[in-house]
Parts: sequence; C-alpha cells; structure tokens
Amino acid sequence: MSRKPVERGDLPPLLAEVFRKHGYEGASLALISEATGLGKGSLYNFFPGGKEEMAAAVLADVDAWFEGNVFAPLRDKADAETAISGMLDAVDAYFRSGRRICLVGAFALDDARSRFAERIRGYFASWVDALAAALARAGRKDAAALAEEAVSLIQGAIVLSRALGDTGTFDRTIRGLRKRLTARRQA
Amino acid sequence: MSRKPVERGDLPPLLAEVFRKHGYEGASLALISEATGLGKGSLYNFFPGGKEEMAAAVLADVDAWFEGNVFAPLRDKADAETAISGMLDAVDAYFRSGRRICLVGAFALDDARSRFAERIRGYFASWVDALAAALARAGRKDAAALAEEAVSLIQGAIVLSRALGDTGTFDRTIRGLRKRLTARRQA
DNA sequence: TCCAATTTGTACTAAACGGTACAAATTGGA
DNA sequence: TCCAATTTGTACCGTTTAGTACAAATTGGA
Repeated sequence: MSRKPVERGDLPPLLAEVFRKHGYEGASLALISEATGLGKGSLYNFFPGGKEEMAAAVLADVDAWFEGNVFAPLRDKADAETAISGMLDAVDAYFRSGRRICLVGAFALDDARSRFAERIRGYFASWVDALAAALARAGRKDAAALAEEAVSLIQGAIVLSRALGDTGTFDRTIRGLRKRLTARRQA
Repeated sequence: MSRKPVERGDLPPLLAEVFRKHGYEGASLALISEATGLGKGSLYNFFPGGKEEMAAAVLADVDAWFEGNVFAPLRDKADAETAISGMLDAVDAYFRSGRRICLVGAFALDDARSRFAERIRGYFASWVDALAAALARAGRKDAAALAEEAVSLIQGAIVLSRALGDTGTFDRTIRGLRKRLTARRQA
C-alpha cells in the first residue's frame, strides 16, 4: 500500500491558492505552512530559495498547465475553430467564472512583477501569439489585434467580475468571445 | 507669504502612488513615511485608523476624481458621443498608456478586496452604468453589454500592457474602443 | 505677545516577518 | 535488519511590522 509522502511536485497548486488569495507580499510563511500542512523545515527543504522560489515554482506550474492545455492546442490543432473554442472552455473552467483570479495577471499588477517580469511577459506573449496563430489559421486577417484584445478582455473580465461580485460578467465575456472569435468570416 | 503646511488633503495622491507600486500589504509605513516626508506622528495624526484609513482615503480620492472627470460627464453631457470620447481621453491620460495601474482594479484582485469590497464594487458599477447611459443616449441597443465589455477591456489592457512591457497594447485598445464606441450606427 | 491647539519627531512597544540551525524522526534501498 | 539520505519539527536569529506614547516644536487667532 503506497503511502502519500508529500512531494515537491504536489505543492505548487496549494501554494498557488495562497498566492492567489493573499498576493506575493501577503503570502506569509505562516499562511503557506498552514495551507500545505508543512513546517518551515520541509518548506525550506523543498524550496531552499524561500518564498521567491516557491512563487517561481507556482508560476512555472501555471505556465506549464496553460502551455499544455491552452497554448499548444491553439498552435498545433489542425482545426482552428475547435482549438479556439477549446481555449474558451479551458479558460472558463480554470478561472471558474472569474471566482478564481489569474495569478500571472495579479503579479503583473503588483510589485511581484519586478521579480518575475520575464515569466509574466512570456506567459502573456505565448497566449497572445498562440491565439493569433489559430485565428490566422481560421482565416482572420486581424488575427494579432484580435488575439491581443481577447486576452485583455479575459483578464479584465476577471477583475470586473470580482469587483462586482458577479460571475455573470465573466460568463457573458466568454460567450461574447466565442461568437466573435469563431465567426465564420472575418469582421 | 503662505508657507506650505502639509494638509491631509494633499496626501491621497502621494499615498496612492505607494499603494500602486507596492500593493496594500507591501505598502509599509516606512515606505509611506518616505513617500510623504511625514513621520509616524503626523501620519497617525491625519489618519488615526492607520494604513486602512489611508487606503480608504486614497480610494475615496480616486473615486471622486473619476466621478467628476469621467462618470458625471458620461451621465450628464448632452452630446453622448463627445462624452464617450472624453472618457477615453481622460482614461488614457490617467493610466498613462498602461504604465500606471488602476488601484481599484488591483485591490479587486488582492485581499484588500475584503476590506474595501463596497467601494470597489461601487466604483466599477458607477463606471459601467454611466457608460451604458451614454451609449444608450447615443442610440445603442446593446448599451449595457457594450459598457461592461469596454470597462473590462480597459482593465485587461492595463494588465496586458504591464505584463508585456508594451504601452502599445493599451494605446491600441483605446483606439479600438474609440472606433467601436463612437460608431454612428450600432453593431 | 501670548497661549491653547495642532503638528511633529523620537523612542518605544509587542508581534510577525523571512530565514537559519540542527537534532530527531522517518524513509527506502541493500 | 541496517544505515545513509532525506524529511521534519522546533527553537532561534535579527529585522521589520503596525501602532502607541508623549514631550517638544510649531502654529494661528486673540
């Protein structure tokens, strides 16, 4: 019977929730310890670089998830229309109608940005570029501008949904994008 | 010759920059003291409630600026088209092509939201409602949805511009909105 | 000029912070 | 079973935190 020793790889999702909830500065080691059930000894064993390394691991984990579930399909799927629709499904599920924030977006706004600038830039650049590629494959001439706008809109919808305490805002945004991005002919 | 005694009313803009740069948690009294040139004695004299009262004063100040320069014109100006165009001018100048973040939006994402939920909600509700009113006056049938989308887009453009380190994203967004929101006939 | 009210700087808490040290416990392969 | 390597909890470090206390300086009206 295999027990469940905690592995470093299990931690990023737990850490992510702490950073999402409290931000980089607000995520104290006490909160992290509580969320993971791990003492400082274990945490510094897994992440000798402390909080900064934990956040870096979380960002890498998020990035990897989006690369596998969102960016790569957008770039590679033969059928651009279903790739784009799939992106919207994945994004809707991931952000839970705006109840869950985008950690990378939040880091872009606060001063965690200075620590993780390149990772943050890379995440959004990949997203925009992958979506633009899919839109171009679908025959849209305004692919780059449309992709940039779509990603902006998703990020803004998260902000607005949370601010208004209304998941409807996010849901309407996703529905609107589905129409706009998968229109048969270009705008 | 009138000297320049520091008044409480002078402080919110200075405090705002500290909160913008470091977030609510990251804005320590040491940083605030440095940014204002005021010691703790003075700060607690003006804001007996400490950091929370300072942040509340900043939010009230921001809210008042938008109410006067953005929301009220959108609601009251006879010419809806120029009111909307004026909003975009004001927003562009205020956020400086995305180099300056929206403090209210940033608070909506981090856990400052729990302290200032109602203020944050009110700010965005006022914005969306005022813009919707102007759009309706301009004869748009999709006014409410369009207003919600426009505010989302602005917020998202701030996130994306900063993440990519590219003010072009914000500028393109404003230009796109100007076209879309002031189109003579509805979409 | 005078004096009460306001404003300010400094010293001071007590708690929380990130991080370190390190011995004890636990683990898994041989 | 044994033992080296890993994992863990706890005590501790110096620093920084928000906030308080309060006397000294400054102010503006009378």
